[in-house]
Amino acid sequence: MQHHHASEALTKNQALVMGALSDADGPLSAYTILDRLRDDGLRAPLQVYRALDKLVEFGLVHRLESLNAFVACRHPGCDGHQFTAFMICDECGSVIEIADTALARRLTGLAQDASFILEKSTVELRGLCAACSAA
Amino acid sequence: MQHHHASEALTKNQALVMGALSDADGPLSAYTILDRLRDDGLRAPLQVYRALDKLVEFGLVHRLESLNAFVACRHPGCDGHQFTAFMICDECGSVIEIADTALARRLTGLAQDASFILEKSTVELRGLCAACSAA
DNA sequence: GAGATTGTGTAATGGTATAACGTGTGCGAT
DNA sequence: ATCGCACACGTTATACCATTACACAATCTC
Repeated sequence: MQHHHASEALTKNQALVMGALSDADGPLSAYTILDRLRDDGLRAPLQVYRALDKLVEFGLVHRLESLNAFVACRHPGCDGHQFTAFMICDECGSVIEIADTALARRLTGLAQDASFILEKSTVELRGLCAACSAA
Repeated sequence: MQHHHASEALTKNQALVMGALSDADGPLSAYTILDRLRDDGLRAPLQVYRALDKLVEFGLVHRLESLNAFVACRHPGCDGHQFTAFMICDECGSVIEIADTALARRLTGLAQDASFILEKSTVELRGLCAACSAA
């Protein structure tokens, strides 16, 4: 790493993993990412997981808990990154990323009511996307 | 099974798993449940997973996606079971189960706006519970 | 330039979940 | 009554997800 605050400057492995996720049009598991990057020199799961940890920390990637998979953030740099919600189509696997202020307020409100210090929220809606439910 | 519609009548394995979860005061992983039920005759993960699938289907148990673990529902029989939210303390592991109408409305509203057919929602808030944040 | 920090590479392991068999039992329809 | 179906059960093997532990290199700090 050359810089202190230039978190945009990714290391080699981070850039590779970010590239794989950006190229994909849906979520990828860590092992799928690994498979796609074997030709680029990645050999072990840990190399992928370490890169993913950092990318999530940077706000460039989201982890989808209900899929054990990862997606590139659709609007990186956005605030409210920690309150992002997802709609995941069980039919086609597409993922829609949502940043909703009212939802975020309700979640923080619920936490406050319970004197709960909220660090991170996971909101994942499963069902059928518009395209698949029309078909 | 003796009855058709008596979904309250659990099979042997289902009752064992339900008992283990009820006895615990927090979430348990499937493998932890298995360990606790070895003396009762359970030998393989699949026996536990099959029982868990049914218990979740019956609305007696919730799966916590961000923990890969399961908890007994605190208010079984409640409606809105599919919109339950959870606050999970990263310090002590305690889980608070929340049924909030406003939250449920917001989630269904978001889904409708996107023409998304909502089947199930996962809402898990991570942070520090009141007791742990006070300490 | 010694020490702290961070990224990297590799091997081994641990934890989570399902596939693919086959068996047994209760129950309704013929 | 018995055949067929649906469903729970049992076992083995395997697939999939994630981390621990150790060693090395580059960089930043003082």
